[in-house]
Amino acid sequence: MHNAPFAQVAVENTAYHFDKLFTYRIPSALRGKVQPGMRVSVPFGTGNRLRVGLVFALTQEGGEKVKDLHSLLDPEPALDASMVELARWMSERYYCTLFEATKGMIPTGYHLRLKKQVALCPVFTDFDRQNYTDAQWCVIQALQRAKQPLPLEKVCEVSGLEEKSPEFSDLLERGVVQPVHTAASRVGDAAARRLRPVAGFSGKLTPRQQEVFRTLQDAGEASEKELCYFTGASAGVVRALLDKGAVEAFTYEVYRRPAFFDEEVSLSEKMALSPEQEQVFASLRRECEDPAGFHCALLYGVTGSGKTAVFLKLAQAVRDQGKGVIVMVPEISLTGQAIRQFRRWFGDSVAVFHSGLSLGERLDEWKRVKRGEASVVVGTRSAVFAPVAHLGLIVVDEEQEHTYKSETSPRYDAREVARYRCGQEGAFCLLSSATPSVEYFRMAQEGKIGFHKLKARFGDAQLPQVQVVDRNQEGVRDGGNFGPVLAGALQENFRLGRQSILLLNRRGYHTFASCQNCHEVVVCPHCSISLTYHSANGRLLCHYCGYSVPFSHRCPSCGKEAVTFRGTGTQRAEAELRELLPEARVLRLDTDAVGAKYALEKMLDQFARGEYDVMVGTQMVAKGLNFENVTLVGVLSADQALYSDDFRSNERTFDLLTQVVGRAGRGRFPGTAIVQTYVPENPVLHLAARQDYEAFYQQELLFRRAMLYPPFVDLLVIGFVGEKEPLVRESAETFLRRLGELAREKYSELPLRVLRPSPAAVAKVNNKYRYKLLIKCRNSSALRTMIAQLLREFAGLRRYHAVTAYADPNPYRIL
DNA sequence: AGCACGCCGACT
DNA sequence: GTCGGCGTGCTC
Repeated sequence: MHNAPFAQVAVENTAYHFDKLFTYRIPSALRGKVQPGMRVSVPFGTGNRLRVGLVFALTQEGGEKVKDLHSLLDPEPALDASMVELARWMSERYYCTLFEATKGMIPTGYHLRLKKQVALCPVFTDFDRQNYTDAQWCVIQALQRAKQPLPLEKVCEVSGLEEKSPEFSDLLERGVVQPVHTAASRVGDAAARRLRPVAGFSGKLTPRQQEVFRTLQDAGEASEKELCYFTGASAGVVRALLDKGAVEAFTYEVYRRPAFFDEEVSLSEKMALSPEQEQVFASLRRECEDPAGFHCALLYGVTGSGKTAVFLKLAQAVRDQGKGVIVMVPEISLTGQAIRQFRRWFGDSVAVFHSGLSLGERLDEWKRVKRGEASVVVGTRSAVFAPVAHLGLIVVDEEQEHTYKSETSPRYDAREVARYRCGQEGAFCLLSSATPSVEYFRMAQEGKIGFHKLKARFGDAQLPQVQVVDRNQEGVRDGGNFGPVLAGALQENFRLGRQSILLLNRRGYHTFASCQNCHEVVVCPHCSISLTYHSANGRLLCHYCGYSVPFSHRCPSCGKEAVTFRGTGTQRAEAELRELLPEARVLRLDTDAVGAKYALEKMLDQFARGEYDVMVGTQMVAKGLNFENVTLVGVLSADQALYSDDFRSNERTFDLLTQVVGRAGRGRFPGTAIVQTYVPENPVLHLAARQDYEAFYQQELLFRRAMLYPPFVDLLVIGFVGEKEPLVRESAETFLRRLGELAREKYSELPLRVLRPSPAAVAKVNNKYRYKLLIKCRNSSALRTMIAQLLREFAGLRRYHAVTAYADPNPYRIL
């Protein structure tokens, strides 16, 4: 098969409605070289413009109209066979093109872009100035000087010619210059220069030079810097050695490593597990090694029960068998902790995958994994595509987090991808959570996946005492953030020298600007959303499209100088807190305060070292942090999360409260949590206060069944986006009608319930209107076939050319 | 989406 | 007569 004459290629920039594998003939020069997983350039479309493609398969049979593959762009496959197969699965499952599905599997910095370049024809020798115009001569000279092809734009720039201009076309026709297509990625390999002695050198050297030369002979090789450092010689001596030919320079590839890899960590030797952890570990290990068992399990344990230690040890067992491990955490801010823990056990074979790294670092971490130099990957959602060979285990920590669902194409769910990969590659998938999603907990309850439970908090730590405070009863003091109960507890905790964490739920605490005269809120000119004030730069910002303006008191709607922004939010809470506890050192954590790359890490470290007494922040203080000296947690208002009418709002509230409450009392001292609310009768608050997940689950399941939501159905949102609102709405109506017809004619056996089209919660983003259609269904392959057909059909409708439709299976939220 | 082909109006 | 408008159909 490796000499097969045809390649089936996924082509870049195809539209979903005509996407498929395209067959190309492999020219004889490339036969045997082209392999699945490699990228190629291929002529495409009526104009035969070159595009990047990825070879999915080789075949013996080609159709009638087949074009020749243009060139091979990779020396070895960028993706292995299982990844190519995964991309196929994803394109069917998530309604994306095959090429799109492969994108996340290759680091961004390594994506290839085809560039049009211009080169001098090697056979052409008429360099007689008189035969050319000034501009043409300019082109020829530039190319002669460069001695290599130049980008088309560059050539146009120096000569002032256009690509289509007659003078330029003339050069092409006369065969003076030719177009060349080259593929380039945004980042390349990083190389370092090192020196080594030239064997058998017998020239004359000064004493100083000889000394340096000997040192280098002893060392074998060194960088120039090292050599100077060890010998005390100046760079001049080294240069002389190079000039005399005693020493030669060579380059070798180096890896760009993320900054925290410089951090020293001592390797651990023994991991102390509690008897309960030990037991869960043993049963997980058994399940993991049983080829006939589940290939997926849920590890459920209350906050602070030591789930991390269990999967760390499982990872170790898996690696001891020579297999690789992927550990996913929900967000970048949590990777730091996880990396530190894993490096303690696995040293340098840990690689990091997340978008906080530079493109070069990401590329190099990917290479280390691909070459088998790193076999334990820690990262966020995209880490699920890490090219780990002999994959043995994927851990999804805090499985319920929405960050595992991609909100742009491909709209994949990393938990599903993890399970599929594990199934394909004979690995084990472990989902871990203190507050599992209702969907996965039910699967575990029904015995569809394995189930393991940690009941006790690790060590002597007790679950915190939680008090739900009814702020209606407290006598509201001008809308302040702190009621007397919380205020008293904070003061007491500070007096005892312990730390406190305060959570402000983000919604409602964002500072929007409004006019005191006409009461209009300042909104984004491109989106139907209010702008929020950012103190860091004194500007009003749109979170959806990135639009920003300097803050001004002048009202855009009535013109009066009466716009103010309310000082609520974390900044206001911080101010109130300073009044309440003047001596306390307060750390504010929110997106505004945490701007710089590693600022959050730094702040958390400072807090851990006791440099602050109180931490006030948004969601980011709620999750995954582990501070032993924190004994009080305050939730300023539990209500915002409950207001949202999304079907997951209960789950989100329960999760958030449980998590933040779980931050207290993780060390020697028992913890307390105080939850302020104006709706104390809401049962979710009390279930979270008791940390009673299972009771919450039972109640939530009743709600989901009654309202027909997951896990009793799958959801599918069809989204419509376009600039003309009436047209967008109409297109959604048309789609719905056609869906009804097709369902009746061809898919009458499919259980379907479709809700009428409605505007999205944020109806306008970037001047585009958005409508959505909600389908409750079973995500079966028949359904996917039908939806794919509808999407393809829709794209062909002339009338809705200006509207794009997409399908989002099981979105996290449906607002 | 992006391009070529083809069939009608305005103009040298 | 021809240049160029954009409607239509295809993408190995």
